[in-house]
Formats: sequence, structure tokens, C-alpha cells
Amino acid sequence: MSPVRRKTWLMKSEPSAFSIDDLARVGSEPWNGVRNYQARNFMRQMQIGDSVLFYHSNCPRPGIYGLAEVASLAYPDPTQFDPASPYYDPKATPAQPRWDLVDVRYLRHLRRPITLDEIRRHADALGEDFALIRKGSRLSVLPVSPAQARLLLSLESVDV
DNA sequence: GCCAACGTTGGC
DNA sequence: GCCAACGTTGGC
Repeated sequence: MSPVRRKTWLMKSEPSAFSIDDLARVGSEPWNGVRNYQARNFMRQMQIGDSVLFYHSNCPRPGIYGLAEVASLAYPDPTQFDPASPYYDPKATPAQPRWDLVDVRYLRHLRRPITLDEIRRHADALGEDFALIRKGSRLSVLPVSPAQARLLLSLESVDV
């Protein structure tokens, strides 16, 4: 039997809406509000126990701030059915849901944030397929290869 | 199927 | 707050 290989993903959140501190407080959180098909399809590929790099976007120091893990398989995002929610989608019905989410569980904060600026300095090693720093990419859920994850996490122990 | 208009993302 | 880049919508 081949061992289960945990995949790594990067998930963006605006800290003013939901930060790594918020995740630490609640422990586990349904990752609602993703309304992009590519991001949704990545969540559908996730397995319980996969690693998540928690990225803060649209803030003074964008970057990776913590580690989390996937705590559920993908299931319909309930906010799509709620007319009072900003994520309401009138074209979605419980019989025919359009958007999924996964639960994400807090693991730990990084010793220090790995900033976007620092990540960019390793663009060559990370490669063309790393969507986070691909020009114009706004994908909020994206896969991270084992080599990319190793590199990113190794930066944590580099003192600055 | 084309494409202009619009809304959103997210760095700066 | 600005704006480049992108995805979606809808008229035709």
C-alpha cells in the first residue's frame, strides 16, 4: 500500500475579514466565500490532512503568516443559498449547488511572516507554475508543489 | 461565439 | 485611494 502523500495548498484571506489570529481563536473554520471556479476546483481536490499555507492578502505586509490543515472534504458553501449573505448566489440551489468549501483547522503561526516581497526574491527557484507570483494571477486557492512548500517553509528559519 | 462593459482582486 | 489585470455577464 502506498503511503498517503499530503498535498500543500496556499489559501488567501484578507486579514481585516479573517486572519490567522481569527483562525487560532476559533480553531476550525469553513472557508466560505470562494466564488472562482478554479479555486473551487482546487478545494474539491483537497484531502483531509492536507497542509495549508495561510496567506494574508490586501494588507500592509502581504505574505504567509501561518500553517493550517484541511479538516473536511469539500461540501456546498451554505452562504450561496443565503440572500442576506454577501456571498449569495441566486443561481445556486441546495439541489444544484455551485460553490464548495472545506473546513480549515489552525496548526500554528509561523515564527515570522514570509512576505510576498521575500517570496518574490525566490521566484526563480519557485518556478513559473507558482500562481501566487505569476503576473496578474488573483487565484485565492492554489496548489503548492512539494519542492515549493519545502522552499517556502525553509525561509521561516532564516533569520532576518 | 464575439466582445464591450462591469465588478473584483490585490499590490502599491 | 489608485489602477492593472482578470473573470463574468449579457447584448447582439
